[in-house]
Amino acid sequence: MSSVAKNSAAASAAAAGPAEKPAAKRVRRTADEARRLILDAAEARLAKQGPEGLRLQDIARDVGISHPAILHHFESREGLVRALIARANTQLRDRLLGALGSDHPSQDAADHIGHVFEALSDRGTARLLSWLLLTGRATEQSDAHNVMSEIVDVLQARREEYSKEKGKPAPDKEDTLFVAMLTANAAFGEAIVGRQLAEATGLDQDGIKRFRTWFAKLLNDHLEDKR
Amino acid sequence: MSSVAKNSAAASAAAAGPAEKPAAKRVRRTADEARRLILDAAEARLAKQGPEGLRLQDIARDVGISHPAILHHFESREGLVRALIARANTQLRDRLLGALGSDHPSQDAADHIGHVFEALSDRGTARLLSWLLLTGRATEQSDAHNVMSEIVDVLQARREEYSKEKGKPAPDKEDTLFVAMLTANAAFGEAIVGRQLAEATGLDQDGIKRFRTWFAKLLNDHLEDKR
DNA sequence: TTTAATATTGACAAGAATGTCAGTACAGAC
DNA sequence: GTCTGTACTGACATTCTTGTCAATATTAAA
Repeated sequence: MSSVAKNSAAASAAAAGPAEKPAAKRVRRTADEARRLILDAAEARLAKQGPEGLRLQDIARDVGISHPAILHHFESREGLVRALIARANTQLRDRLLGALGSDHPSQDAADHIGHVFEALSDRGTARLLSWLLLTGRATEQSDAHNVMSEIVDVLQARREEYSKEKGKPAPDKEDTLFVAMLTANAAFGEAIVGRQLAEATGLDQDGIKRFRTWFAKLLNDHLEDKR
Repeated sequence: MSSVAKNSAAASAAAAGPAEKPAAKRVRRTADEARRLILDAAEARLAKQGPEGLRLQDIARDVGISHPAILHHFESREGLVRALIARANTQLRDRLLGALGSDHPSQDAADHIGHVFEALSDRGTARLLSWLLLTGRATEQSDAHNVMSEIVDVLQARREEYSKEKGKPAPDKEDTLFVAMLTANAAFGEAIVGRQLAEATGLDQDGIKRFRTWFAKLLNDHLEDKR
């Protein structure tokens, strides 16, 4: 990781110094690549150390560049944060809708719930989003709005299709919304307090898995009943 | 509760100068009172503006004192944060265990869940605790550990008592743990993403209430089944 | 009233963080 | 090879924030 630059020698060395510093060639990336690396590093720091760990100097060191380079690509620290939000939002959206998509036509709630929890755990996405929600930065972001609505729509369509097959009455849309909402709340909650609660109650990794299965079954039973 | 100071007493002016600064009488509180006011202000800022809003100068201004006064009472900013954590922890514990206590011998999950959600919403307790969990400050605090265990124990005792009355088999303890865990996760999640999700799906205040009722019923059905 | 304790303050110190700027070095176009 | 655009850097400026300190004011005890 420690790709130190240290290019003080410069021209002065000329042909003199034995092997001071081979004038470490300055690395030059494409703008997109640089932005990606910076966002990755910022994300990692955020996931590990929380909001206070998001300092330009630190991120720059992680990437192996100077901190003005970050300013160059994102204008300001706020710009970086906004870019972080935007990327997390679209990534989350893609994963969630992808999981519900035609590739996995599973009717089983357990699968869906597993995907939701994993998508939010991955790379600390939930922690990142939680932080920005706590700081009140998400109000401007209307992206999040659509995601939830889209998902509820997809789920509702599934349920209606399914109940038609079975010749049962169509499920209430609000019920579907509540199922999605509970799942979202629980997943976010687990991302934040999960580890603590697990430790507090002596639940190991396997126990957490059992909890998720238990939760999925709870919802499944509910869905079957309602259908 | 807005015990604003603002004591521009003119007394000192006597008959002297053209009322430069009437030497605003300095307010002196007891140490406990001062600590309480400071913690209240800090809590309010944290709930409203998130972690970044926790600056000594701002808190001091809210209380109507100078920022060194805060340092005097809490040693350092970290000391203030720790005091905040400790108070939130004990308050939460008291409210939760109080709600489950003998005063309200309700067997109805709806009541309990309502209490949990309210206790965490109140004064932004969940947001406060979430923030400190995100910043990794809670690892040292073993208080939280006990709370969850205590609650699970109380709940389990209730269920066993209840099932004995009905002559049913005793419930699995892990099931009780999972119920408590889901409730905690959901409550924390709602405290953070609840507002956003509600807006995104066009759910008004009343809708949120319906959601909680729906959730309580879901758990109630489960508990009845298991019992 | 005098005294002791301490809550409180203004001024200052030290450090950290973001942001600016002029210049440098690398890549592709010509 | 030369030129041009721009990713990148080091040094500096600025602002903000916590923390220190000596001094002051207020309350309660003596």
